[in-house]
Amino acid sequence: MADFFHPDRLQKLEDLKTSGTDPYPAQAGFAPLAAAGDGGQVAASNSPVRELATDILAKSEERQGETVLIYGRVLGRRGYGKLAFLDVWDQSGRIQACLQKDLVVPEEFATLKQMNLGDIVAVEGELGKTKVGEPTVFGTRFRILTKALENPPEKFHGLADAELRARRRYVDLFANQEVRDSFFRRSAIIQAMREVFLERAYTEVDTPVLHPIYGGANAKPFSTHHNALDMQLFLRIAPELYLKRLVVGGMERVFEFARVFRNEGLSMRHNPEFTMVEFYEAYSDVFGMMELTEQLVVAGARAAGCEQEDGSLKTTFREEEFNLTPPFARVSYADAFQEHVGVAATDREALPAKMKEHGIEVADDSEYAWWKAVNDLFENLVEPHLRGPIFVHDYPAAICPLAKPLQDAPEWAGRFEFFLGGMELANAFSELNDPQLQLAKFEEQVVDKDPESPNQVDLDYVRALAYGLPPAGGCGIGVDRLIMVLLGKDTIRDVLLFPHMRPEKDFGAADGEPAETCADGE
RNA sequence: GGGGGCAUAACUCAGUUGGUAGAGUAGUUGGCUUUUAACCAAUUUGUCCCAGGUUCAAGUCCUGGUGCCCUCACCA
Repeated sequence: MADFFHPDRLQKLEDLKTSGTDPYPAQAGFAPLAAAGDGGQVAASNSPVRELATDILAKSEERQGETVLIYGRVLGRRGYGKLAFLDVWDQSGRIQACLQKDLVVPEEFATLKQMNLGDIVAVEGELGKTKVGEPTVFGTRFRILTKALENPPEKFHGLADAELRARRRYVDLFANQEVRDSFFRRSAIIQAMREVFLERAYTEVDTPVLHPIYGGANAKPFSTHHNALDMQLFLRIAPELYLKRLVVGGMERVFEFARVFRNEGLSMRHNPEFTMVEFYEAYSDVFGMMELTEQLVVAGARAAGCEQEDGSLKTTFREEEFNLTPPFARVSYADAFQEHVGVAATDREALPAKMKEHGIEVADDSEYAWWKAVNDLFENLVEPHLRGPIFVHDYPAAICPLAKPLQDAPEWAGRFEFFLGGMELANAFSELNDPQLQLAKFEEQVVDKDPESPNQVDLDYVRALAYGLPPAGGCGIGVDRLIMVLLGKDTIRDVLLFPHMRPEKDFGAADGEPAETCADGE
């Protein structure tokens, strides 16, 4: 690792030090110039405040001649010996700086020689225009704020390798403004959704990530161990059961942007940790959740910039255009099933033939197994047609252990799934609040020994229901997938800052050496 | 887990029927006071993913491995 850093850059670092310049100064600004013989003194109070590139450019016409201060990373340089143009990039974008030998403080101009592309600099100077009319900061002060020891990517093609882009996201972010923008938009989408909740008097909460019993979804969990209590714990696969406990407690409207963890494969739409927003509202139901989900998607779409000139909301995802202008379509599970399978979902005479046709087997003679097979048909034959945005409502009760059966048709339960872009984006229930029925359903799940089913009955949750959960609607939205569609990103990796990857050799965690050496400590 | 593809300089990529490693960018040196993928001249940099094998000779062919991408399966 001796040659880890680039020797050329190390040399310049040394040159800076020997010339008395700190390559990593603690403060970013410019110190006032010492009173020199020629009287070029600048008082600290006259020093301008740092501004973002795009803010300066937005008003560059009116502000000609003003002194401005910019900070940023130099990603382009065109030098002329006694003159250099720099492309200075900050969070907002690019602005050009021009350093002329006869304008810049001489010892500061000299440090330009120690600057490489990728270094982070400060330029203070007068805002003006070049001969071709580009707004430019004509520097009088110049300072390297951080000496970079790694080369930035090739300036025209940038960082193209998908693996490197994800592994070194920090490079991807500064080298590619589009990438940076899409993550700012991700944040804006989430903020817009949060505001929808807050306007409706929802409370944002945080519930445990470490669960002694995993539940609220069907998925394989990550397992860990708590030393002091000597107990097994699981990273949550869903926050659902804790959020509903809060509703029992009288927090009638709660939401959580919850990182959840599922120990399953990776794909273009799966990451082992991802973000769900779950929300619960007392005295609402699955149709109330439908309305709110629609509002959330619309708010997210606006924040993502999907709004067209005619006021409609559109996005293009995987080369397919989706119209997100409300209201979204709604169809019942039974109707959709009938339409695309050609047989009623309740037709126990005709369905076995259909199942056989598609290689679907009923695992055993339980109700759950039967309806699971029916639902496999639905997934294979119906879901591909659900381009969305569309709500499918009223699901078979047997496959919905947390949803309340319909009063006049108990084979069906108050549940919807929301489809968009060929993906399941949301799942909502009229929450099951009958403690006895809930207990029975939990016990069935535990008996079936499915590794994805809860490991044991969450009796405390049943007890919470026994205290009384008001009628309520609840919903979970896959935030990352929604953002994929809204931003038109094909893979979940493009909307996750640090998607899961195998550790890089020599860089990642324990390369064959287990870090399990701190059992007593910490 | 199955199938297909890719892996060459810090970055983007060439590399012929197997013949001893290339370009552009970045870096270095010099020139240049209005460029913007600046330009001109010179110049440095390689575990050709790893380990075997075939061969007089392997970046190239073969086998195995690793990583990544695509795709299918899995993922209510």
